Amino acid sequence: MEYNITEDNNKVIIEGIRDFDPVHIFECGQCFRWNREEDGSFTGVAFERVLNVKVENDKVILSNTNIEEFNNIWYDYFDLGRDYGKMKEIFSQDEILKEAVKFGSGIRILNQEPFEILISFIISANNAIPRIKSSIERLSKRYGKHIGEYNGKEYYAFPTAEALSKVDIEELKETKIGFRAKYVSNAAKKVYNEGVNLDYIKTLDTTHAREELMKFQGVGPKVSDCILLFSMEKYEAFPIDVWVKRIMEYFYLKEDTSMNKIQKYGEEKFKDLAGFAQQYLFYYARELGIGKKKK
DNA sequence: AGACAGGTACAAC
DNA sequence: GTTGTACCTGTC
Repeated sequence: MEYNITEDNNKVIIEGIRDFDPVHIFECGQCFRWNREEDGSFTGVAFERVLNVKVENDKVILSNTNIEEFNNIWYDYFDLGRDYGKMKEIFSQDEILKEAVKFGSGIRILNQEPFEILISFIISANNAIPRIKSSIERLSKRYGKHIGEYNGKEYYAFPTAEALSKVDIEELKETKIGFRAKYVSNAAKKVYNEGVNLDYIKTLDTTHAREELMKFQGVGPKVSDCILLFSMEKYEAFPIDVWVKRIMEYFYLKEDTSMNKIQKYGEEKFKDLAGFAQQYLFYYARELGIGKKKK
């Protein structure tokens, strides 16, 4: 995609960008380390850097960075090479997706770091977003590298596999991850001590990569598909959480459809774009509470 | 008080 | 293969 990129005083300004809304991007459930500031911008940590993202009119302003970092990191991180408009046209042939796309029009799927996503989504199992976020912040503060101060706050990188592999399980539980502590510890040890290589798994096709990821304890069908989609560029992955299950049953299938059937249905219907469809549907369902049983 | 929240492991059929 | 249940923790 062609954008007009300019650098100015520790900022990178992107003009002419479409399909980019920080609220949609950072609150659609794919990431846990971005927080909204008082001015409506978002500040977050990725690749051992602190970044602030703000939209003004048709400009996206990335603060605390420069052109070199933009080219090396943020362009891919924000998936700026992809034409979301074209994809949204395809999705709009489906009446349900058309509404979901309208609702989450500025969603983009981030290209995040595999180890961070592996651990983060292990922690996400049967958990709630605010608690997942606070646990990950505690983990980063205790075991991650201090990467500096921005706007009066201190920031820490997500811990490495090496760092986490050396923490014992009881101590890990102080980050309030509960029964998932043993899975986190085990995953870190596999990556650091046992030579399990996430970058290699990323090179496999979706089916084989999923098989390898499911060998981690605490990684089942849903978590593995999140890792594939959010950190391994496997856009045919179709993670089914409670919200996706609800909206698929509500609009496309009938109640009490098994996970396997929903998975098959989604993959066959949306094919190589299943991951994007899932993300629009998830955000739409969760924000509107679609399919949630009323009390 | 008790259910519930971005599922998974494990056992039982 | 498919189904049922326990599970850390904090908030409603």
